Amino acid sequence: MRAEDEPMNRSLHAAKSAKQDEFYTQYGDIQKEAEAYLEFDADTFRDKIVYCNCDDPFESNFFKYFAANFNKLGLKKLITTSYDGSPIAGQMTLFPEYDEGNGKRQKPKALAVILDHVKDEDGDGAANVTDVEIFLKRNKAARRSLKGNDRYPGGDFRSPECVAFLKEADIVITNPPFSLFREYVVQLVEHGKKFLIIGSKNAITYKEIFPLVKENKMWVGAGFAKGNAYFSIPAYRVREFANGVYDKSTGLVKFRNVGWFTNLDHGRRHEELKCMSMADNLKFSKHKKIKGKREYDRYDNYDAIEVPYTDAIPEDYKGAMGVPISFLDRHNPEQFEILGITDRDNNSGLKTKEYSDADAPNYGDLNRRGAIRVGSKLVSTYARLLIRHRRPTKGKK
DNA sequence: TTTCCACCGAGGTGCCATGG
DNA sequence: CCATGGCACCTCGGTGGAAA
Repeated sequence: MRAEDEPMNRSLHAAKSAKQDEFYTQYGDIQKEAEAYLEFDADTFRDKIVYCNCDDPFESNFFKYFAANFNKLGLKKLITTSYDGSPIAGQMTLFPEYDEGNGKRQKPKALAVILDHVKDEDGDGAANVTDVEIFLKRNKAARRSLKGNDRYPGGDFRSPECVAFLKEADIVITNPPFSLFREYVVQLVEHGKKFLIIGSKNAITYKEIFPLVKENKMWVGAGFAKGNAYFSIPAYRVREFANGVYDKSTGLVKFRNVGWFTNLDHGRRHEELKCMSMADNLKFSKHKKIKGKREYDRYDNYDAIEVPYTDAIPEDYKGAMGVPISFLDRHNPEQFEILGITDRDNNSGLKTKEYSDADAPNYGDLNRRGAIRVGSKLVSTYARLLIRHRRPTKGKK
């Protein structure tokens, strides 16, 4: 392969095949997300059994956050399960049986850690993480090794032991392996659980995931700051990343289009999204793709207009509009209805035609997505959500 | 006041693995 | 063999502060 032919997504495929799904969520990101729900409902976690699986309690900030805030949140129980055998690299000393006493630690076995209370163990007047540490040292019953079965190793979310924990839980909170995201969500939905998990924003387009979003059974959370997510990786996992993705000084890997998915309610999804009128958009839009045009593009194969930026959504259009999937970051279900997606999903009733090779050589791509006529050519857009105002202000069309 | 440039926000893909 | 699914990333345009 010539250098200039090097596909831009080389590293993407490399990551896919390597299946290195080991990225640790930062404490501050977990805290910030949890607080978005508490702000909306201070009792979001009260009397609840919170289960953090697919996790590593030796490193996990999920465990640290919910253990440290156990009483403040009013938790009933905190369960954490870990996979078998990742080397210990961090500073946690909560599990003394793995501490060899000389600063080195043994390789841990898959483990469940169960906390049903956090109280002042050392008599210093406060109940905090130090007390959790003491409690775990004193109570071996709070830790249970996980054996798995013939099919799944100990700690795997599909193993019988972990499914039993899942059944007991009220809310599942974690950063699951992205490569198993579909399967993971299907399991949560099957068991009817509340959840708060991290995933790729592209998951919105997955055929298992999109129907949940459309039916308002799952939505995006409060999100990471500035649309970027930074996860840490253990030193032994450091590898080649694209330029600017990995920061050696902080040990953080930067991702775009990663977000929280949840079925817990929060305030932002009840905020009105400010829209402009169709005329204003055309007049003032800062967006090159729209500026200078007399009208919004209309898809050649969907009964909808193309709105390439969330900012450019008109308030006075009554029909279906195609918007980027990042629209969900600002979606208010009382304001908008999600009708479908232009990604091989043909259930919206808005698709008006199927192309054949007689129409264009790239008819497969055109049929997959919304197509726009540019001069004599048909061009496909990226996956668009097809939405409609529940109460358009004027109602043209 | 104009130019520059570093940073940041957010919309976007061609290709390969898979399975009927 | 060909139709289909989906990718823990990339690229580029916009912006705002610094420099001149």
